[in-house]
Amino acid sequence: MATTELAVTISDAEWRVMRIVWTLGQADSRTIIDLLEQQHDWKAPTIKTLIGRLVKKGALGTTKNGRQFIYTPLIKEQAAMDGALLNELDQMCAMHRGTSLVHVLEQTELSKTDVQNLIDCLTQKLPSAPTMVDCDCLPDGCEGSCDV
Amino acid sequence: MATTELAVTISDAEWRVMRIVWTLGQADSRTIIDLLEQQHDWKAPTIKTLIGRLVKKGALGTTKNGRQFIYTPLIKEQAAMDGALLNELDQMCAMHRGTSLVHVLEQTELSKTDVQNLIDCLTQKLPSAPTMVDCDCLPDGCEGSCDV
DNA sequence: CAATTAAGATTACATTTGTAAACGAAAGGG
DNA sequence: CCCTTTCGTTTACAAATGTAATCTTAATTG
Repeated sequence: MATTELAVTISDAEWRVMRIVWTLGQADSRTIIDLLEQQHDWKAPTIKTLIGRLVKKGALGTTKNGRQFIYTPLIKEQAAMDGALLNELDQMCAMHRGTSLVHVLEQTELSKTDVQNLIDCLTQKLPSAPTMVDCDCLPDGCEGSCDV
Repeated sequence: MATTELAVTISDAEWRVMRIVWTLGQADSRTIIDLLEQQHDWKAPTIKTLIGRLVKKGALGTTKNGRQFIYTPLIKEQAAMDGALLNELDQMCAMHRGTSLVHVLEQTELSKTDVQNLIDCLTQKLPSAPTMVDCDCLPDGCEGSCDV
């Protein structure tokens, strides 16, 4: 792996904009603004600001189309999702990640295919899974007696 | 459910402090500062600020112990973890959450017990799982042709 | 062609966050 | 009892974020 991916950070509000563009594949500002004004009570200038920031961040690319722009995603939705979740998980105690994932799965609606894929993935991990994952909250490692 | 939980928001840096207190069960500022100065190159005042903010936010409670304080977690670690992950997931396209979770599980070290719990949870969900989960990125719902 | 509209750019401003210095009071050492 | 260390509090300040008004310019319309 040579490419040092700078991993664009997308804020919550910006995420809304990206979802529109990801879903449509591409969109001009009018479309983005119309759709988002429906979903939130954001004013048009707010949405313009978000679009502008996303372009500056390199999350959206632009193609001139007459007087306006067509925006396209420069980062993949799935990659952004994976990255955001892994980032979040990474900052949490390693020992408790598993339990948290159980809770997350319990509360997330998943298709049969997803569930099956998850089971397959886990079944494959099972043999090589360690007996326990240590807490990594303290410089040395804690004694597993974390108060949860 | 009557209690309207305001769901304290913990920032990344604050999360580090909470992990120390969660792991130790309780701690005075000296302990927190010593441990965090080892893990990061934060100055003591920085850590004091974070502690102060967490107390103000209601994430840490204080008990006077002579001239200093003993800090205790007022929110549960597991609940905070679950909440943070679910929040993150919630802002993403419902249709792609499953795939993302597969990726997350693949890249997360899990104990045998965790893996087994996850499999059990999923096995239980399988029968009632819908054939597909629709995209919820557009006001109406997209046509599933999202460009991932 | 003038007036209005719409698109993108510039500016604005409060809040949160990361990061830290400075300060005031209390406690302990000598 | 004074000096120093240590706590907790106050203040500081830049960057990111949420939220939006204003401005400039080009295009549309009568």
